[in-house]
Amino acid sequence: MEWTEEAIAKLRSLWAEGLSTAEIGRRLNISKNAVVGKAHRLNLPPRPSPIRRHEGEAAIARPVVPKRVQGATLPPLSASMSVPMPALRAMIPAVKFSQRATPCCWPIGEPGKPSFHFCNASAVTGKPYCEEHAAIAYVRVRDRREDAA
DNA sequence: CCCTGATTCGC
DNA sequence: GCGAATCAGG
Repeated sequence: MEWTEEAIAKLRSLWAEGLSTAEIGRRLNISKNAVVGKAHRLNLPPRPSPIRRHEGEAAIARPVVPKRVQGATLPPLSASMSVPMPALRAMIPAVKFSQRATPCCWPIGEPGKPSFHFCNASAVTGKPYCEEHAAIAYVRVRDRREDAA
């Protein structure tokens, strides 16, 4: 890419208009890397980017407390699931539970996804799930020693 | 997996 | 100086 004054002027203009680097690249028929690279070299005002490299350094005193159960692996939520997941309950720091009306911790959605959440309906006392989910949580998987294929 | 911007590094 | 590769967050 030959960075003529004109090309640089366009870059500056488009950059100032708030176009994304990729978009500027498209308009100038160059790659977004070329755009961001040049912009960087021109000391153009950086655009909002949450990215920060060098996470290993500086030993930032970040507790990094998991929001909820980030990264927790869950067994398939099939009807054959016979083991409850009380561990999940323990992973919810914000929710304190005395004895009553424990929110059902039946997982809904995929862990890690923003949409992931818990059922949170009133759980059966002594159980981590509400009536509805306890019913399917404690289904005994049929003994398949004999009749399994 | 798509988007984003930033930095690195061989050229 | 350039920008693809790579990184990193949304």
